[in-house]
Amino acid sequence: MSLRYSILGLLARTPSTGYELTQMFDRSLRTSWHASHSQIYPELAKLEHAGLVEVIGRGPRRSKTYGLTNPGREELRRWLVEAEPDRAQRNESSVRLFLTNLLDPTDRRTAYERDLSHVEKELEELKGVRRQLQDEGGAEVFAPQVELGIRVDTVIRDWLRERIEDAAP
Amino acid sequence: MSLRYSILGLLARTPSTGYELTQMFDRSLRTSWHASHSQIYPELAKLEHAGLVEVIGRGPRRSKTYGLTNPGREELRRWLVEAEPDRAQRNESSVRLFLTNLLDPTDRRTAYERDLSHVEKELEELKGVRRQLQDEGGAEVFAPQVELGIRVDTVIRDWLRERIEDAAP
DNA sequence: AGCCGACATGTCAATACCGACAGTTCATCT
DNA sequence: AGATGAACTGTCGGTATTGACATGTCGGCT
Repeated sequence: MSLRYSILGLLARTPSTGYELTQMFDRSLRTSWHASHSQIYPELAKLEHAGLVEVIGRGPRRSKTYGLTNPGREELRRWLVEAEPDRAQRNESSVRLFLTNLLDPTDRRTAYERDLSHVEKELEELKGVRRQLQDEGGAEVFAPQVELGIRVDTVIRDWLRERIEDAAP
Repeated sequence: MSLRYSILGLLARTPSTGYELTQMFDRSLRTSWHASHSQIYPELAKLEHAGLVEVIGRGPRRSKTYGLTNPGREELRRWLVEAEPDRAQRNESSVRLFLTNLLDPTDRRTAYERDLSHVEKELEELKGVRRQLQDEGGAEVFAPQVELGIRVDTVIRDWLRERIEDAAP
């Protein structure tokens, strides 16, 4: 169900085309939920059929801009407030972090270092986003979420550094 | 592919039955990857067919204990070290955290408080696990992973508390 | 005019995943 | 002896997800 509500959530913020939604999934939502355009377009069609979204404009290249309908807005609210959250996770990186210390010390170090450089890169990107939000000065709704991402990544980065140091002679 | 390698990883630690694997997914791996028995049994059959695991013992109630074969061990190592990690996530809680501040202040507070009490509970559980590992005194392989879980949950807990305080008058 | 790359939308077959249904086996309690 | 419940393994239909294929549009560069 998360795909459906992620789309409703993004549209609640700004009406968008399928293409723009795909980009937002890649950028903002990539640490929460991944989806590609081959899922997004069919889901938009279903949502339109269900009356939760509607086409509110057409642009160049046949693009259609979707917006939330009132039932859509209510459905999103209902899900966020009333529905029982599903806490199940599916996170390959986390599986790797978990299993990596089954490896012998050399391989383990290689794996941790690869993860570390990835986290460091991601952390830089997030800090870039934060800086950008500060410069804009506007009341960006998702600023706290960016902050959370930074804190979580920092914790993971430090943990990885400890793992690597522990392995050192 | 993560299901497959999660199973190989758990079996690398201890030979287990499908039932035991199901429990381990619920306990140790629940913050990384979720899987239910209806996925695990068929996957074990596939892995056996592929020669990556084998039945190394039979117990009461028709139970079969699976262990890794050498090709299985190599395949796990290959995946952990050489395969390109897939960083995509699927985490409904995270989607909720992201979308919750689209709600009006009252609903938002309700949602954050529900999440907070869940995280606090989970944190207590993890600390219980850590205490248990310390008491055992043995060199438990996954102790650092438990520590990481505690740190990440702590960061999320504090962030939620800030959100709730910000909302207060 | 021709070409390229980003924009934009879609479909389809294969695989992954979920929840419900279903059955057997053993230990313990009454 | 019968009931109960936890241990244990499986299957199945429906939905979700992926990756590849397919098609066309528009702006800018040469």
